[in-house]
Amino acid sequence: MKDLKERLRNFLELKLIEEIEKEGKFMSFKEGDVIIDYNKNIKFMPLIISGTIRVMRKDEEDNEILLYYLSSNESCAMAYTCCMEARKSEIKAIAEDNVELVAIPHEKLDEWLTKYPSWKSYIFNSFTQRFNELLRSLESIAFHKLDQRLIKYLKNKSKVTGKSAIQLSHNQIAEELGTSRVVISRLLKQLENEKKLVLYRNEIKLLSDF
Amino acid sequence: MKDLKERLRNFLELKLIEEIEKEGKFMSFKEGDVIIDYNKNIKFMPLIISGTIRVMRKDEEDNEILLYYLSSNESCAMAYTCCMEARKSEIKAIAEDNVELVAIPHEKLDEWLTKYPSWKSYIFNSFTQRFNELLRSLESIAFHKLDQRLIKYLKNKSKVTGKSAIQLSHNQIAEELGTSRVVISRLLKQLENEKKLVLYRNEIKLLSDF
DNA sequence: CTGTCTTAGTAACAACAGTTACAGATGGAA
DNA sequence: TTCCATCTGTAACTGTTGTTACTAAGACAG
Repeated sequence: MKDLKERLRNFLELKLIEEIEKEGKFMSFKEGDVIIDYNKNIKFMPLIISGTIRVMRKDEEDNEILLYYLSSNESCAMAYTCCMEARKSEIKAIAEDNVELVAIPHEKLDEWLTKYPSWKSYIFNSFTQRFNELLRSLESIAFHKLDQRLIKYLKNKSKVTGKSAIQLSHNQIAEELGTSRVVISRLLKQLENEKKLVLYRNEIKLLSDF
Repeated sequence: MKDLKERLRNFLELKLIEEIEKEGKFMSFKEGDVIIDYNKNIKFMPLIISGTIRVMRKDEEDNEILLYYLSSNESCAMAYTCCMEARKSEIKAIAEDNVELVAIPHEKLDEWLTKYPSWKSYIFNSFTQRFNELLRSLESIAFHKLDQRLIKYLKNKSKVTGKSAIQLSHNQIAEELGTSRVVISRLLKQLENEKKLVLYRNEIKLLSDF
């Protein structure tokens, strides 16, 4: 917790950090836990201390797609707008690994906005970041072919975990990219033939010239 | 201008409206005018009085795509985050028809946020709206086939113009949907065969069971 | 009227992604 | 060990989209 305080100190004022400690609720989740689910009321905004959260979106026909990831110091702009308006969640947030976060109650969100300039800029930065992530997702889906998206996905996975070996089944990948297992298997095999990676059961090892 | 004042009165406080009149710069654009272009510095946020603005996005390979439309009383959240950070524009805004707007200088944006609660909620509502539009675009592209997207596009066009006859060439439609003319022609012809519309030169007339 | 530009229709083809079906591999539980 | 669930590989096929190429109809200036 000491560590957290120091880290927040980089972009939030001291008084605000004290308030966060006082008002915020510390929560922790295990890998795979559902932090926010569809159609639930959102009563807090998460400020992530450690770990990674995957944010997904589902449409009317239950097609699900990956929106973006959130990690340390980030927070979910979508959650913000939702809980300011007391709306039901249109997104689902899942813990990618073990996640610690501070849940900020929604009454405070608004109050702090006028009270603390650093909170205001933090929130606006979050918005901007999320906008950009969404735009990037949009571009990715609109313009890039599936193989490019897959490569990008694997690169990102490897970056956030810090490992070149990715522990995922083809099925899991397919679900996140919104396609089917067979398609992913096909593309992965192709990449293996190009010597960019090696396939094992439940594991993909990225090679140097990936 | 009197009309504007009354309309803003619905969701902004009086003092703020007076400030907007004092500080904002009234601007008008003709159909096709570029209001904001890529890589330009954004020095103001537009608050739209009348008309419709089309917001586009281009990626590295010059693929362009329609993000959303803005109309009366709306404003561009993207512009907001851009000019708060004095960044270059990553979007392009084009006047769909004759557009009148009030340009709010970026120094005021931040100031009003703490000063006027109604401004704060207005801005946050804008963000939420834009988020939702983006998510809808994303869904549309990710999950819906081109024919569905085309139908949606035509419906929307007809709604904002208030006419069942749409004055556009196949080429223009293709560009906005990020595809090629031939493809649009093919789909339109298909829809014509299904008696959903009638095709003319530079015009598409939607029929009753569209 | 002639030439030219824009717009639209159409055919043929290639590329890509999604689907179905099946077979074999792996690993854990009983 | 056997059984079973999960994971992976592969083939064959389909539908959608994008591309190229060509034709023809309107619009309009000179």
